[in-house]
Amino acid sequence: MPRQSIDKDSEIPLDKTRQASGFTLIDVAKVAGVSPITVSRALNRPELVSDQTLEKVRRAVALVGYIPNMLAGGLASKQSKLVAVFVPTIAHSIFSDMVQALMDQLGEAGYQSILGVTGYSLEKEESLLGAILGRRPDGIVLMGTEHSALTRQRLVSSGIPVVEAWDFCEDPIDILIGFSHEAVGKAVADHLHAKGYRRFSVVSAGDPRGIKRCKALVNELRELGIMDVPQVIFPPPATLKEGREGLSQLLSEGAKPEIVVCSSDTVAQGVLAEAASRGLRVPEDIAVMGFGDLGSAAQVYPALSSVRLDGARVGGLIASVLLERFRNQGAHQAQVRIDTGFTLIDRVSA
Amino acid sequence: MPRQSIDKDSEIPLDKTRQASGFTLIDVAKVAGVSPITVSRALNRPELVSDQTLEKVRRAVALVGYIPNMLAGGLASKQSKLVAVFVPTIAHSIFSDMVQALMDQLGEAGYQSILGVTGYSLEKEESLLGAILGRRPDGIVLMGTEHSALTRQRLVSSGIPVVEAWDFCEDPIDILIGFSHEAVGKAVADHLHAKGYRRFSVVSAGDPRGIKRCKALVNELRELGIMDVPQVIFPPPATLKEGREGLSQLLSEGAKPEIVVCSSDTVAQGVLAEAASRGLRVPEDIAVMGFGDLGSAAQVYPALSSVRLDGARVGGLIASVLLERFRNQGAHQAQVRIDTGFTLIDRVSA
DNA sequence: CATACATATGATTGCGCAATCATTATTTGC
DNA sequence: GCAAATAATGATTGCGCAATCATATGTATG
Repeated sequence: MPRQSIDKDSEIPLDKTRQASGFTLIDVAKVAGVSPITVSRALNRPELVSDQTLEKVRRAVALVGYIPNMLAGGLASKQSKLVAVFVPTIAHSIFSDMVQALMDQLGEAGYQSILGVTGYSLEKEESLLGAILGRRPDGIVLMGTEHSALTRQRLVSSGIPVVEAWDFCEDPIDILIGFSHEAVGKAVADHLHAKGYRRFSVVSAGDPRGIKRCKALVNELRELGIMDVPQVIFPPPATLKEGREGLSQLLSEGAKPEIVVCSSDTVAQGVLAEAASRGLRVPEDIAVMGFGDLGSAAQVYPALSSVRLDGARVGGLIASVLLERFRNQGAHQAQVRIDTGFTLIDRVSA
Repeated sequence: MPRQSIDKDSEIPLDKTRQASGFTLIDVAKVAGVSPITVSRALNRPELVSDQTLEKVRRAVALVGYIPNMLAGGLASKQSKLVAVFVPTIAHSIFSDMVQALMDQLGEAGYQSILGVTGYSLEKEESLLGAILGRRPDGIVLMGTEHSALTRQRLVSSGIPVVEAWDFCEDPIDILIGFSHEAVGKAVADHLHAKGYRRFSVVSAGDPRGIKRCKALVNELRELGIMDVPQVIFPPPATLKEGREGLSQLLSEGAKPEIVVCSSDTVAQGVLAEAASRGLRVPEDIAVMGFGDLGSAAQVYPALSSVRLDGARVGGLIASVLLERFRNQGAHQAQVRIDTGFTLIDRVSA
């Protein structure tokens, strides 16, 4: 049995008891005196609508305070305008610049980001992915190239554009935008060796990428004839505390490093703090090398030598590539692998 | 009973060419040999379904790799399971602990968060809100109590539960969970005065809450007979650089502070760095007071005195209150205003 | 043993929008 | 001046799911 026609009452109740979510395309259409689909077009593809109609619709939208329901729109169009971004952590993070730039650029194009914090755990990443796939994101951005088998399988079979960022490898799932951590380790070893350092130590987080850099550093030093490199590896996340304790542990174990290479600027700042507390001069008594070139690296005392990664640029690249994909949906998709590189930054600390 | 139904219906192509998003409730229902609505119930309200049926459905879901479409579910149920969270910044942020805890707890309850970064701009907040309201979030969390007129109006008329966090005021939009920045300013003044400090200076970000604390501090000092408090106020966001430059500026303008009160631990660390670079001893030559008690405060050298806010607790509270609201949708909603307080932390620097 | 009552499942409908195709004005070409 | 092309708008349908109501079993109660 058909219900009483709502349309009979062609008056749209414009009272304030109606909530923002209460108005639909149909309400706007009635106010504007056009069909619902014309309103839809006026909002989504204005170039197909005459200026006159556009103006009528605009006024009606403003009048009722219409806010399109993206759940309905997404269901109908199969485009959620949502990008899922997974990061290991958001606190004091080397990723913040990248995420910021990524979100900004996606936002300008009408896409919103949904953030998943994995805590450096592949299991967490997997469960977050399960939860987020239900939103049918148009794109997915992950940090690193290590994922659980199920994560990889789901990502591949989802058919959604996937970006693996902040690392480099030979068999990416889809799009790859990052840099080689092995190359960083090697370059740091060569650079510091060339500056004359011979007694190295390492304080590093035990995340996959930190370990890659550490191993590459140690390997390269071995090539250069340096066999003994004391290391402190701790479970992520990295904070100042790990840096302080790392240096303490190194010294208490009898290491006499000329230089401590750290897995991040944050760790390096901890090492600086511990050195200061022991009255050690930097770099005279002990030199320190960071990684990431956070904004703070140049501002701490003494200024921290580091490796610059330009997260903002990487984030912008990711956004560009994704948006490009979204634009040419059906078209043949070229393989994208971008090495974003890195730059050694010489300051005072090493 | 044998599970004949799975074999008898061969209309479902179970090949791997189907994408994860390709299967629907109906497909699962056919495989399980039940009606679609029973599958829906088995997934959303399992207590209403017999164990036997539950098992059939569970197996069918696993078999086809079904992932519910939350766009469709949200449209039908008018529940997006989405919470919008607006923060001024995500970099090196005093808010990270809170956001982390908030997202974690919401996530456990099946809610996801969509993050908006406002850059301390009310206009950005307003435009982000416009974009995000289209997703029909079930809840909205904002930092602070200052918003544009349009933002307030939209929030109120949306009928969505709104949390204003990290501040306190008399006329919140809806839920209020935070602490009084005036009280912090006053408490810091009293505390440091009691410790014997008399020549104060301030280095503060010019965000609304920083200014509140600064004004309250200066007012209280005046009560205590201290009339001259040199201040450096800079536009947010705060980084180490602002701290270093702040101290430089103070000193170059002829201020001779015994103590520098900072609007955040980050600023304070900048002041510490600048002091170190000038050979000033802390706290003997100059004392430093932070705010926020970031994890790093206790780890820098010298250890930083600060004001602890327990962001993780605040985030957890926000999540609890929101989830409670979501549970009793229709019911009468009591007014919620929680003062989360703060704790002065005495360390070495002041 | 009949009434009430709980438990388990199903049929129908509509959420708000965009895709698709159809239709009507308006212009262009020669 | 008339067919063909273009521009502008509309009608219908279905996206995938949950709310609502209806129905079919069983189980207690006096």
